[in-house]
Amino acid sequence: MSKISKPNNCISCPYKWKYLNLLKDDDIISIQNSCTIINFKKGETICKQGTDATHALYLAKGTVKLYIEGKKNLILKLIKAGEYIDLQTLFGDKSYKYSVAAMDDTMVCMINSDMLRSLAKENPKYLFELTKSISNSSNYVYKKVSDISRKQLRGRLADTILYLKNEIFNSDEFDIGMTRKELAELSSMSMENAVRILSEFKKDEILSIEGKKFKILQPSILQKLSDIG
Amino acid sequence: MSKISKPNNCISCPYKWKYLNLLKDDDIISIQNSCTIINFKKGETICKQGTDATHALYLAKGTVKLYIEGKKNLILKLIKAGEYIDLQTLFGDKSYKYSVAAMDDTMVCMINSDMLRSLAKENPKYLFELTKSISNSSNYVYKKVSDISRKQLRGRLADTILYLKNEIFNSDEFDIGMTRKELAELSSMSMENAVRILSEFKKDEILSIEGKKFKILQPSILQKLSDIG
DNA sequence: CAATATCATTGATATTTAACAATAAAACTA
DNA sequence: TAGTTTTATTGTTAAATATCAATGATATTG
Repeated sequence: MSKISKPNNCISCPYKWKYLNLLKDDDIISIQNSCTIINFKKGETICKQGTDATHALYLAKGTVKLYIEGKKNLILKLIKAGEYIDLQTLFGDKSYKYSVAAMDDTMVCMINSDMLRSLAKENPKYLFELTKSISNSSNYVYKKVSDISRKQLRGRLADTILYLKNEIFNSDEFDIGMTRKELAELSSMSMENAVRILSEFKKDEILSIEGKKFKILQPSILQKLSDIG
Repeated sequence: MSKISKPNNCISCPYKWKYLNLLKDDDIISIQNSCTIINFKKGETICKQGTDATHALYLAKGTVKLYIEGKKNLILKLIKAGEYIDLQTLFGDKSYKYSVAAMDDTMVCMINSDMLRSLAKENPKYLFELTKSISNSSNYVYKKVSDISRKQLRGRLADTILYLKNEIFNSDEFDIGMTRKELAELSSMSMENAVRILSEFKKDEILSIEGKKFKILQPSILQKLSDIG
């Protein structure tokens, strides 16, 4: 199960948010005192769609998936360490519009929402960075909805592989760290179709696949598939 | 063509944003001096996907559609008077991720981005409201992407009709003010299928349709269709 | 007001995608 | 390590959806 603890020193924490020091030291201490650190193991749920947010979630270590639940799940994005998992629930409607689960062992700092909001109100520079972050994450979803609604299977799977390459692993070679089902949920398609298209990509030597180890052999073709849709 | 003018008095303007007065009068005057008012006619483009934003766009009068262009367009939402059309481009990446066009005769206030950003930085209460607005509009898109990826034709069209009822016209009876093609683009489907399903709804007496005049006869069935997906 | 263009409607057909099914491979567990 | 469950793969079939085509209705324009 998830392990709970308290932070020692946020100011000198190596995992702190890069804009944390826009706050005064006193304010950082307030955050530290209100903060609870929770360690999650792979697969554990960090927050649940439909419930109300009482804390802001900062991802200090690990990677999580943010997904919308239903008959079939849709993974909207992966979030890497160093970012707030969810900010629009802090400033907008309080109920989570999605669930979040750990993709590997993660460390999450939970900060009381009311406290963080009032700190933000008094520290416009900090708030400004939070707002930039929400804006860019919003832009990402706009792109996602457009891709999903317009592209078909091949284009969508190419999108996902390029996303892993460019945004998550920053490399042409990586262990996807997820099942085929999750890869499909990230591409909004059935698992069988994801597997089938992966086989095609392999046969066409666009990709080399060894279980969960992917190596992109022809990124330009993937890009073209993504562009064509 | 679009008609350009300057504002007389933002402070007493009946169309002003409801949180404008969180700014000091001096700041409002700064906005007023930098502001250009543009009147658009139905169909005219207000901003174009791919270009860089130099101004924040406030919709004082009229209704606009925000849509992503491609081989087929996807209308993400309609925006009514009294809201900023676009805020994430003010705080996030500067390039428009979508186009915006007038659905009827509209009045748009264009405010220099740099100026508004620096005002926001010095007026946390104002910035806070902008952030709330971005957050909620982001939440809307999360719902949209989930609906589009999961529901099928009937569910999606029911969504759209309920959206018009609840969010746009606040009535069971309204003139949709758009073509069947736009209705389809708002529901992410082909125009023919939108028409076909409308005919079904009419036959099943869920809806009464007279050209562009819709009357919802059985909202509960629409809701059920939306829920089933 | 006739001519023209746009929009709406319906049917037929083709394409895309998911669901189902059977088996193989891999990972986990006692 | 044998047994069990989960995950991956491929083929087959069914369902969902888009496209094409033909026609009628409505709006627009000179």
